[in-house]
Amino acid sequence: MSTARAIPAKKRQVKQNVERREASIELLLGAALRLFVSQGFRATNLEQISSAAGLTKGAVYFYFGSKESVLLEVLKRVREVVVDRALEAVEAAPADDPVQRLVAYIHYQARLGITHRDEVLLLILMSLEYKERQGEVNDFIAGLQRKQRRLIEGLIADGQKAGSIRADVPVRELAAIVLATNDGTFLEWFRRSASLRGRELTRALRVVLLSGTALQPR
Amino acid sequence: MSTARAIPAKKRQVKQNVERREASIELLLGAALRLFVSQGFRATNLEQISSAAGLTKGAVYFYFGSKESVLLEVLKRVREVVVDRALEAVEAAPADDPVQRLVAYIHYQARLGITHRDEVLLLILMSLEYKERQGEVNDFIAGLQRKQRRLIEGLIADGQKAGSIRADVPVRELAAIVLATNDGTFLEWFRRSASLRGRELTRALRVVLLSGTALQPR
Amino acid sequence: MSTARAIPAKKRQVKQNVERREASIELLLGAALRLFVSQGFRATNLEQISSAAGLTKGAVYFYFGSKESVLLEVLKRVREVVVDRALEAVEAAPADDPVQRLVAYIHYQARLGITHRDEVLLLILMSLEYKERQGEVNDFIAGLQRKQRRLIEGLIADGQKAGSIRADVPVRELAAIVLATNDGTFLEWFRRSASLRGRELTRALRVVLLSGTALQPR
Amino acid sequence: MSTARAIPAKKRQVKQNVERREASIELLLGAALRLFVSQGFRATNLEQISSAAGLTKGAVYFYFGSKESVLLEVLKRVREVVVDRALEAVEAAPADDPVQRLVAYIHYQARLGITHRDEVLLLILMSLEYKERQGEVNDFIAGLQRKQRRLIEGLIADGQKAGSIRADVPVRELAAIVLATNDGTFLEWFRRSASLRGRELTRALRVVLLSGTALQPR
DNA sequence: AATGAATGAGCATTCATTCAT
DNA sequence: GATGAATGAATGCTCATTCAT
Repeated sequence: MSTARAIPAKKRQVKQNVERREASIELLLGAALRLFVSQGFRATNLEQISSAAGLTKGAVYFYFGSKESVLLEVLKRVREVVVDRALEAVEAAPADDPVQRLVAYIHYQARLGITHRDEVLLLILMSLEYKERQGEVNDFIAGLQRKQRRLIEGLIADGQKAGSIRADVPVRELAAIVLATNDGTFLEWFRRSASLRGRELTRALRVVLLSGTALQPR
Repeated sequence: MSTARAIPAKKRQVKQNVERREASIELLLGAALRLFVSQGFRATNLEQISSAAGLTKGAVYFYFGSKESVLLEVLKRVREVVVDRALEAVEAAPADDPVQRLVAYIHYQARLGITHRDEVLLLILMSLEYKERQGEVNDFIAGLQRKQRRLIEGLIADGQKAGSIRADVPVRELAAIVLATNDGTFLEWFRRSASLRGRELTRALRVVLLSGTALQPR
Repeated sequence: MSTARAIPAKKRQVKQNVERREASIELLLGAALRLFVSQGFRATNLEQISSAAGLTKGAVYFYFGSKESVLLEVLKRVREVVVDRALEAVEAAPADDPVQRLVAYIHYQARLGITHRDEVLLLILMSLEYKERQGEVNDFIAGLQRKQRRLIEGLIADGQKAGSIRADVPVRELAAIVLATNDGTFLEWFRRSASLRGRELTRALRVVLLSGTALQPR
Repeated sequence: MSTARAIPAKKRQVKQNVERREASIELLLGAALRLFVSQGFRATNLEQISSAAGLTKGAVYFYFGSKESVLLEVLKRVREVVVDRALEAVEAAPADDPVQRLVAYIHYQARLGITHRDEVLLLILMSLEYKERQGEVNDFIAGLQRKQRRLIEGLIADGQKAGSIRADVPVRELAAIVLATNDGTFLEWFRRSASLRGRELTRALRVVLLSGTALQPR
């Protein structure tokens, strides 16, 4: 207690509490992510989430206050990985080559599908399950999708101006097809995970999208 | 039906009952289709379905026996329109021109999206919501999707052999992308119905898919 | 079925349903009244109410839709007995003799305390338990109390004008004392039912109130 | 305590702890009193109490051990002010004039209603909310009320013997009316605090009670 | 002296399902 | 052909209480 090596009791406790807190939150959010993706939000109950994390329902309420807040919290982490970093990946590509940037986006998504499958899927699935209901979750998802949409629409508009992306289709709809193809491919993979090879699938996706949008296919 | 002469009271009664029966079933299935699409299966309760049809919950049990059977019955009607007729549409195109046949498929889907939006969406949405859960519904959906998949895979294999569809991507994955793009586009349209123009969107879909798959884009 | 004596099956069923419905509602509201009075609203759960009525929780929801609605429904019946009929009792007394009318009111309340103890108490107790919370229940209770207050204030104002009720105390506060004494007496009786004799108590109440308010005590 | 000279560090610490302890207890009991009165015991949770005192739920358990003990502790303070001092106030009046003593009681209560509104109300409200439930709290409240009752019954019996208080009503019931009127008036004031003037109300109470009980009204 | 994490029992409410008529 | 009454299991949420620190 009086030695310099020892951490004062209070400090140690605080440290332990912080760690414990973070560990519990991590476990709960991880379990929630997995369960929401595989069963859907409504079909997942708090008992499943908490027991998968080795805790009880009460713990979920201690940390999050409601089932919906759990989803919101999971979605916040998803945003970081799925939306924010995708933007960074695009920014890293040459600013004057829209097709390169589109390729960067598609690449990032493909990699993400392998490293963060559940995160990508959650966003897509919740945007469908939460459609009609309004509230914070819906707003949050809508915000994310707007961001994604703007990114792609910007790329395509630039490419059309530069003459490297087909201009016989309006920006908005072309962007919608790109996003839809991405999401659709993830869902297809999700629905029949066993029978599709990830590597081949993402290659097919890339090839089709580029041939379908860029003027000189690569 | 066409005679003006009297039908015996009993017969008339029976006839009326049959008609009434069919009308009630029609109303219930129609309401169920609409509600399942807009809210999801779990989020829709029997009270909503039956009251939307001007009946009571009991009637649903009288006709269908369970909530899941209602879904199954709706799906059976959906199959007819979405899968069986798509096959016919493809058959109507020249057997020796796979690209033509693919175009026929894409066209049919696009038209369907406008005339039978809910039917198309139901199939996609239920395939996601009912994943994981097994049983009759899941089997039925899996069957439908297998049929669709085989149709497209057949077309693509033929086209690759004939040299009119790109062969640098395996059949299975290329077909998956085609289906995924289709479904993804419907979902995207569903999510943001207001901001996308159906006509432009389906044109964009067709153009991208053809440029992305066929060797000589049309 | 074809005889005139027999009630057609449908009619009979309807009749039976109506009876069954009314009987169940009666049982549930009766149980609720008793329990709310003896334990309070919050401290009473739906399991207690429904099982006291020989039914299950679900039945409560079938008929009322929420716990609060049960209370509201009970209160509506209470209003009839405690407020509406009290008004009638007062109206039955000579219009030109306010003291007589006040006596009629006090008498009616005293009788009510014996024949409808729980109804009287419910109103008083809920007005306390529901105080801070706002909503339909609170509004309803406030409405009842306003009606009671106006009745007594009217009597007293008339009496003061006629010179038969003391005028050295403002109407509003004198009326408040009359009502408060009434309610307070019921509560006192409720708290220590064993040790007070109803007959003597109500006599004491009448005597004190009259001597305390009227100029020439009777 | 009164010396300006240094207190040893340890002692000072102890002193500070004692003060802090007492301050925390004071804050908690004060918050509890306010909340129990305005919302009721059941409707108040420990989170509300502790956070209103700037502490956490754990602190409540540290000091009191249970929610019920908090109430008990609050009630003990209430007894002092509401019962013990009322007795002293009565004792201060001439022993040979029961009406004077009754007046002293009523006066004390009226003053109390203004200076210690919540304390007075708590006792009344808890005696209603805790009815039926048995245990320490109930016993404690019953004891307090017995004491009050005996005080008033004694006064009235003396007055009846001395001929200054009406004898046409039995002691027990007359005392009950006096107490009931007192409590009822507080509750009425509590229910509609906005619309009653405290000064006028207590005057009305005094006047009515005296005219209603004493033989020669003052 | 007090906190933060966590529990577990209790509760209002929802909803698919049953059944007599 | 269809209804209305009623059930029972499931579920999100609240909250008093425990405990290590």
